[in-house]
Amino acid sequence: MTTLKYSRQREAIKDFLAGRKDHPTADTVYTNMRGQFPNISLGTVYRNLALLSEIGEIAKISTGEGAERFDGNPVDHYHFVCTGCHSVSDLEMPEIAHINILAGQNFDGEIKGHVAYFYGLCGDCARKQKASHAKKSKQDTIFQKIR
Amino acid sequence: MTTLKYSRQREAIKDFLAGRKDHPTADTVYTNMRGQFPNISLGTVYRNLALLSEIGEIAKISTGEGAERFDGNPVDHYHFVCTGCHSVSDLEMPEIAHINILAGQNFDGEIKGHVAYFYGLCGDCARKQKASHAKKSKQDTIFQKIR
DNA sequence: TTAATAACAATAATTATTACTGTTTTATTA
DNA sequence: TAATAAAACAGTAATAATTATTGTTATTAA
Repeated sequence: MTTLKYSRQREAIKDFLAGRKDHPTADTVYTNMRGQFPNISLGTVYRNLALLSEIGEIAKISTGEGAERFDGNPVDHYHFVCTGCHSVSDLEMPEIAHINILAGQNFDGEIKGHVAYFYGLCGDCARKQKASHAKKSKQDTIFQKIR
Repeated sequence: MTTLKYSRQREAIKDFLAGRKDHPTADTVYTNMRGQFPNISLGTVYRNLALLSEIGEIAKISTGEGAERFDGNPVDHYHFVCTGCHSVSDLEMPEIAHINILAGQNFDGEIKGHVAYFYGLCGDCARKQKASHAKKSKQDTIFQKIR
């Protein structure tokens, strides 16, 4: 059993995340922290991100591609991952907690919750793809991918 | 544009995964493959796992804890991750594709799909916890966690 | 059967993350 | 307010997972 002591670095990391809408990686947090704390260590960033998410003051986001990301908003909500630019954004959508019940229907253990990531193209990437579609459609039929 | 050539190693990896109900990591696949191919390289395993999941013959599972896992069954379905023993198992549950619609309601881009991981305690871990609950409940009240 | 190249084994390199060590900060108490 | 204990730190080393490189072998098409 251990006690938590205040640290300026930890507070700064929490504040930094609270002020961001994207969902930065540990490395991005580190780079930005160096403005306020030129000597901050990457290990300090990792340690505090782990600690803050353990105590539920931030949330860890594992998209399955690239490094872990962190969200200053610890309240449960869903995320969208763009397969084009790899950005991660929040989704405003109704709770779908009922899917835990569905999941538990034919299951032996105890379902306590779920995480879900929606994927597709973000607004910007969707528009870019449409714009370039006309040009490329001919090429696509000639050089079709085999795999 | 590149063409796919047959390889015994790739077939063996695919067959191995098809015969498993758990969802092995690259390293587990590697260890098992060495029975058939004593000189197989870990790089070969990684390359073929990536290739097979790109062409949709297997599925990659990113639980967010530990290494990537692979599923010989590429048909969309949901997974359960036990927070006790970290095992990953399949869930038999109805499709919940409608949540893509919900997710797209207030969203600018195009939602193409989702992945979801349910978590909690598997049957074995749930029973173990119940069994040890009586003994530990007193201790828990004395040594309560602060963080 | 040869020629082109995908796939291989072996290994080096990279990326993301965690652990260690000696020093500094914070919080408690004399 | 000064002394003490321990959490947190910076700096750095180490680890785990994965990807890239290189020279060789296997597969496929001509």
